[in-house]
Amino acid sequence: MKKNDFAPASTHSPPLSFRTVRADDDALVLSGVRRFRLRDIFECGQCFSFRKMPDGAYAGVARGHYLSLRQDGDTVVFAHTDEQTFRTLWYDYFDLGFDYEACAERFSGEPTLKKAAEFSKGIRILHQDFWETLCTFILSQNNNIPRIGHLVEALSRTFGTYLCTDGYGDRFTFPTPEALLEAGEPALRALKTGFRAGYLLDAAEKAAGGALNQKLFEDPSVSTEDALRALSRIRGVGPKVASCVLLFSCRRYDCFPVDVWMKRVLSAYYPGVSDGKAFGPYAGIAQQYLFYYERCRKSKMI
DNA sequence: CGTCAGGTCTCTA
DNA sequence: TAGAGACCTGAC
Repeated sequence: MKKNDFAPASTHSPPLSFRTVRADDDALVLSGVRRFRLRDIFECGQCFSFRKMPDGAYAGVARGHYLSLRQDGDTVVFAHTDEQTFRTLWYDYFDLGFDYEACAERFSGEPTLKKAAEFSKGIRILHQDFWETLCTFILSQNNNIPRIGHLVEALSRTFGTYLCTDGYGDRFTFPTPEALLEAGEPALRALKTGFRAGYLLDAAEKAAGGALNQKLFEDPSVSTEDALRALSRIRGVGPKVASCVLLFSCRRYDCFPVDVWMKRVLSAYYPGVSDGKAFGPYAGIAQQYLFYYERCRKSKMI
């Protein structure tokens, strides 16, 4: 039996909210996991590269690696991966070093947020690939959620690299900027990306030119304001898309994407509030709690 | 069948 | 500086 031998990758606060009870070459089992629920993580709208399988597991590709996960209560099985990859990739990807318990505590003083945080308590803000997240949220504009997933998958299947095959089908990595540039606009439109094709190509040009380095956008010495401004120079990237990219791929918890759902929440519960400043340095997490709560409520999942 | 979707761009006053 | 349309496409 192993116990808590993973050093936190960042400055986030220990103690870890899980312990490993078994690790072998193919799977790794975490038990005692707190504030971690696969459904909340993957259905809250931050990620489109993992899907629920017929058997209830979630499977997908992130940063070039395949993973399938299954959860039963506070036990989570990371399958088709190994301990080394868990340490270097998944621990960071799932933000396992961040204390969501303490974060939610900060929100407990306000009734609406407290209720939303309780409902959404399994959410973790993923540390996703910058380029893929950028493309995903460019595709999200004036579009519906099922279709965004289909477009991401079509792009991967057509211009990405084959990785493996599972019960769902063949799995591919998300295409590189160069691959999209080589494909060209007609080919992107053929996949039904519509008017967003030109936006993807503008982003691809800037990325291939080296202007969209993820590390730079994550650099704490770069202000969030500057990072947002830099992203907004990409055609088709406005405040909402830029905020999503920085929150979901750059660990900028202060970013507060305001979409139609959040506008509804703000006008109903926080009249006069139009941005995340009132919610503090973890406004982005508050946003996800409120967003997910509101969307589930509307679709009668609650 | 229309309507509209986790927005952004463009054009107008 | 603000407000209206347009925009690809297909879920619903």
